Amino acid sequence: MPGTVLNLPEILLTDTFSGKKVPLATLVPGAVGIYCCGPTVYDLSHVGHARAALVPDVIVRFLRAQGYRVKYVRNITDIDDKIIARAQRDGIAAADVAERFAAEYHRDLDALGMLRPDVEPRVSEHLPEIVALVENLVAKGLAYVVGGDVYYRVAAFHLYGRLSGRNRAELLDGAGSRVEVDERKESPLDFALWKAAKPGEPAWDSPWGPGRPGWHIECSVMSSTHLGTSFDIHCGGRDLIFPHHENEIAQSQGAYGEHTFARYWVHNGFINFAGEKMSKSLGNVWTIRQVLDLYPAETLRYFLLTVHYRTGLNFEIEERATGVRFPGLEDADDRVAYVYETLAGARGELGVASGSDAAGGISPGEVTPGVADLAAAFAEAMRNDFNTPAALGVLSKPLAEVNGLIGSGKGVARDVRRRTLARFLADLRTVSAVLGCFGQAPATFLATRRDLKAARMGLDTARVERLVAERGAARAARDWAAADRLRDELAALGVAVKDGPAGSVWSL
RNA sequence: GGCGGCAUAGCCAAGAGGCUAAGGCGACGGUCUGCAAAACCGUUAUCCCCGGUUCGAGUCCGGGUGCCGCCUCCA
Repeated sequence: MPGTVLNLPEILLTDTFSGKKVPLATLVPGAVGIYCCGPTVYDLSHVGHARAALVPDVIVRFLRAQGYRVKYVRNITDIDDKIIARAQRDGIAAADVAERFAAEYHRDLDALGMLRPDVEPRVSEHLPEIVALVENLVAKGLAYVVGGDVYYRVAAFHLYGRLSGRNRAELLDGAGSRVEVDERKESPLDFALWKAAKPGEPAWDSPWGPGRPGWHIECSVMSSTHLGTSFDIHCGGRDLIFPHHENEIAQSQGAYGEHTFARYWVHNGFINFAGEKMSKSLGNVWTIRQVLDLYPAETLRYFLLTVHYRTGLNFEIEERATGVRFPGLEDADDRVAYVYETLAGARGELGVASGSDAAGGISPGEVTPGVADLAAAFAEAMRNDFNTPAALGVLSKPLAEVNGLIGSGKGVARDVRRRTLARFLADLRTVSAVLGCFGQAPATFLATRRDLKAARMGLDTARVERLVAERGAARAARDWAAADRLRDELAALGVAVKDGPAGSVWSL
């Protein structure tokens, strides 16, 4: 809107390129373009992929909540050596492999409550643009043709290495020591823009003969096609800094000029198992699906948000005779349940129907201090480099206050109490819009959680119900000894019983 | 070998030089309870080591030590 004064609060983010935490100044005030390196679809996605998708997801959600107009682009790499290898192994077409695992990817991310990107381009839909960019680079002397292959001439791009903090001499030093060097390349640092097809491989026509794009060129093309040759934020895993993102910069800036391409680089840290990076070669990969068979999706989501996105996240595992256990997820699960219990309590107190929150009629006036600060403190934490662990910390005080009000509310005026609960419910909706947590009907989450937990524990729910009923009878007869014995029996099964005025309920 | 990152309480984890170092888990004490559980209240750290810059450093600089990542496909 021309002429409109935009008064958006300052947002800080850590930019890998400058290595600093800097204020976000977008190309177009009030608007943000984000590109995220998506998956190569040749297998089920693992927890690391979930994190890589979650980081931009939360950034996009938050920026929108702050009033930005966001265009979110995340690609799907559907042409790749690994896809071809899988297709050959399974004896099906590469395109079918890609199609299948792209669908699986969506299924997993949808389960985790991730927003679909506004545009989800695929390499296979951008061949003409890719060929054009490669031709452009060849014309500029930044690429050369060898047989049916085209390579980027790294020596011709003087800015090479800026993102990853390397220079060409250092790189040359290391190069070749670990990998065989293709003799036909002018330099070991040169990378493929276009690869000639071998017999039986999928191929597209090009001026250099049938072949397919190299890995890096696709992101240069898809980002500029959908966001322009300059855009705001580029996301991806830390491991992509070199060479993938370095090469993207070489391609894009080589073609469009030094001050083009991504203005901010946001890289997420890894997920580790027992202190080591999760990777297929180490055989310690957990797919999203494996985890979601054991824990609610929201629990995994919450767990991933308990650590700042740039930091490594330890995913501890305890292997037991009865099965695997993830202590970190266990804690997250309890915490999410605590939030939902509180939400349920606040709703019950206000007589809010389970379908609607109906907290619409919050009158202005006093609320308890923690709840009063909730929304502002949450936004402030998020503005500081999308600090989700700090933002989650902000919830503790209000949660405790609200539970206090639900418990007795002694000493708090009735109108303050109702207003506080209503405000809390309203603010939690804002929180859930940003984090993608705490947005379900409490009963739904709690039931899902209990079922999964019972399954994990191999619990016989019918037996539990029977014991609880027996104990209820004992309590009614004031036979405390029998009641306590039954409670111990339940406790041994991992079941906790709570006695309330309305009777006993059990939980895990 | 080169480059990058990290080191905060028993454990997990925030903290872009300055009020009493967030928060969670656990532990301990208390309120509530038939006793419990849940919930609530309270207690629980001087930031790996050495040196420097500064009126002032967990936060900046230099040097150690120890982890991790990247340099090959990789979120």
